[in-house]
Amino acid sequence: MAHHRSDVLAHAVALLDTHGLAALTMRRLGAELDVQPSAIYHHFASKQALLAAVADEILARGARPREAAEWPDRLREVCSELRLAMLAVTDGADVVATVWAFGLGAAAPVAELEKVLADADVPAELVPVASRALVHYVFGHAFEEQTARQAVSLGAVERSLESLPDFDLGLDLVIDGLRARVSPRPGV
Amino acid sequence: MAHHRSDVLAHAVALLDTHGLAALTMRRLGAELDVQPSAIYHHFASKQALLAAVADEILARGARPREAAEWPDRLREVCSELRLAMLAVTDGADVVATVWAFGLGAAAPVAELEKVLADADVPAELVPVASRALVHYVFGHAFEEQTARQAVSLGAVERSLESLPDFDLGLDLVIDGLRARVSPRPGV
DNA sequence: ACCTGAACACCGTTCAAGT
DNA sequence: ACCTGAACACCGTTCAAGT
Repeated sequence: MAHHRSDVLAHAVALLDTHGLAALTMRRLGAELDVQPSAIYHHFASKQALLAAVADEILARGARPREAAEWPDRLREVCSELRLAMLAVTDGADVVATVWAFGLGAAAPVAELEKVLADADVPAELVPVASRALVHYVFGHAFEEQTARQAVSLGAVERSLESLPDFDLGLDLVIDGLRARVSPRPGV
Repeated sequence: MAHHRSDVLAHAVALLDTHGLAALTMRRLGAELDVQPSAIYHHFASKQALLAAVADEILARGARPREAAEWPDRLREVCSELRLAMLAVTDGADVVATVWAFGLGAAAPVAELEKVLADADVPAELVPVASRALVHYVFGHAFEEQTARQAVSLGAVERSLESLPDFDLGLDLVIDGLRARVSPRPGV
């Protein structure tokens, strides 16, 4: 009785983490809060809005300090934080990527990537393309990794967790493509 | 009366294209075929299996000839075909990306990318990473582009279709990253 | 081989009404 | 401000039984 928006959100993230996205249901969340499903609509306009808040909460929980000075390392920091934040919660990559795709949230990391790219000498017309290429890579890789891990932990698949493609390897691929467009010659 | 699997699949793709993924429902598809929803389970084990078949059909319809001789252009061909195939059907990118994420289908384009990469002199340990980076980029970009286009055509948003990031620009970013690992010096 | 009919166990969302 | 109760309009899936 007398829940706040933050209570509902915290319970939603907990429900997601313990039972997965399929269990994150308005009705089940209501039951978890000892409340009718319709009561949740007093705090969130729709399930999509709830999921957007959950995604932002996942990203906020994964916040880590920025230390690098050079832009390639800063890109690596932001992408790594994004990846680890999503992996830290069951189905986190699914939720964040879905919310982002629908344009409802998860905008903070993309904005940060764009800022790092703009601070470097990346040509202005390349900034949105590059930040999206990075984000799509991180989302896609994290989603696949998380799906594979969870399939293994469920015993559905016994093999091939070792053969997951290395995250940093692919990231460097994109970063090197960028580097070529920032300083064609080293030391300039 | 007496539908074949291919009839059901064709109707499913038609339903998807005309009314979108949300309308692609076992019950609605049954109505379209003048059949009970349960009848569909005689042709497809589950909705996931149906969606996997739909995804493969979308990709098969988008098949185009291969003409390029150099590997970077071959990569561009495969990625472009993949993108256009998904964009050709309403919510096509959503369906293909989802099916791929669940490991149920859409494996053909990735296999083809890996083959092109292996035929080039890309180091073996980079092939899976690179093909995934490419695929994630194509899926992410196509999904965003399609979502934006459909939002515009629905009148939900009036602006900013022009500001979509250019597909080839981002693709070249990844390809250039690859090129640096294949031939460090031009002409070798 | 292909389908019906009926049921099971769910969904998101709305809305008048209560405290 | 926060919630109830009840309804509306749906879902995917199973399964015995029919032709």
